[in-house]
This record gives sequence, structure tokens and C-alpha cells, in this order.
Amino acid sequence: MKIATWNVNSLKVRLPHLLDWLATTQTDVVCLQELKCEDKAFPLAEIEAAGYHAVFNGQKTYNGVAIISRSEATDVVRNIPDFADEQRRIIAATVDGVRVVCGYFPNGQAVGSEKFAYKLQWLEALTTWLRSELAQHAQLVLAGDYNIAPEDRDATVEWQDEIHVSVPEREAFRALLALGLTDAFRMFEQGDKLYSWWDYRMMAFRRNIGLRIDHLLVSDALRARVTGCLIDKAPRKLERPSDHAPVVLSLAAS
DNA sequence: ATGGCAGACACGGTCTGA
Repeated sequence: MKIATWNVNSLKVRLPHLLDWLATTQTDVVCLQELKCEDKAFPLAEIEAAGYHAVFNGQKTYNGVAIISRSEATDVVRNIPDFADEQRRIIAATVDGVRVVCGYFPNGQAVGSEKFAYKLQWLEALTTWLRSELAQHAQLVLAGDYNIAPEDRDATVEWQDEIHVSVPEREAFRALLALGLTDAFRMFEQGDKLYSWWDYRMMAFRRNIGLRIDHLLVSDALRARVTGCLIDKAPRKLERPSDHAPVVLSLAAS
């Protein structure tokens, strides 16, 4: 079983890439972020025609998340319960016995800004809610665009002490790990300078100037099933790509 | 080095992202 996360930066624009990628990789579950479309504009017919189900939490212009899955998703939750938020950043559902939490974490804009404060409040609310989710679901994955590069090796030096790599953001990431979650990517030997996002400008992809900010954190029970985790750079090389690459988690049968 | 790209909305310029 393969579970992936991919910030598509507009589902409307990236739908052909998504459908091609699903057909090529035979991924079972994909968590999508930055749909940038309302629910009524969600391309459900195209996704169902490709053999997938979809649940989504959309928003006009900004944000928006979805879970695309071979098996039907159940027990769907949209947004963090008990956290008032206009922005559509969370969808959770159970697929094949795995609790899948898909998140588009706030960007934060700049350290010390109002949006940065919102990012930290959102992370705190997420952490509190996940504690109860983990109590109810032994096998859980938190997949998404975290907008946090957890360690120095996850960021090109140009971004040191900036947004995505600041001390409070990294502390919030470690608070998620402290719930009993593991960064699946770091369970394995990986090469140097592996990132999941590259700026569209400055030929950043060609120069490999980027950040590893898209993650799959797994609970202990799910960690026992993990057989691999990799970043798939292929879609980033296409014409008109998302600025993020998908990250793929492989699981042994339960 | 934060400018320079990309998408949405709207149809030019602004906002946002990372």
C-alpha cells in the first residue's frame, strides 16, 4: 500500500499531472494540498473515472485539501475540531484501517508577523487534537505540507533563521513527534540535499535550492508497517509543474 | 540576495505563497 502527500498548487491546473502520476505509480492514497478551488468546482468525475474516491475540504483561491483513495474513505473530519478557522487546511478520514490526516499547514509569511502567530496557534491546536485522534486510531499518518523544514539538513543554507526553519516552528514539529509520531522519511538512509519544494524563481530546481517541508509522520503501530519513503522528483520536471514534489510512503500489508 | 515565478481573480494590478 502506498500513501502519498502532494501540494499541487491548484488542482485545476495540475489535474493532468495528478491523473498521469496516479496511473504511473499506482498510489493507493494521495493527500492533496492547495487545491485553490471550491467544493462545487472539485473535479470529482475525472478522479472517479480514474478509479479513485475523493473527499475534500475546498476553498476559493487559497488553501483547500483532499484525500484521494482507491478504497472509500470513512469517518471524515473537516478542519480541526474546536478551533475556529476560516481557512480550509485539514481533512481526515479512515482508509483501509489507517487514519489519514491531511494538512496544509500555514505558511507564516515572516517570523514575528501576525501570520506567524497564526501558524503557531494552528500547530498547537493540531497537536492537541491529534493526541485524541491517536488515542482512537492506533494506525495513523499525518501527511501534508507542513511548511517546516525540521532540521538544518532539510534546508539549503540560504534559508537559515528564516520562516520554515525558525526555532519556534521546529519546536512545534518536535511537539508533534513527542505525541509518538515518526518522520517516515528519516527511517531510511537518504541521500544529501533532498528537498520536496523548490522556488519557481532563480532556477532553484535545476540548482537544487530547496526545502524539505512535505512530510509523512506515522504512529508507532503504522511505523511497524513502513517499508519505504521517498520523494518523487519526476512531476517537478514536467511542463508547468507544482513547486512541490510528491512524497510517497510504502507500507507492508496489515 | 527576497528581486526576478506562478496561480487566482479578473482582465491590470494585487495578494499570497515558500
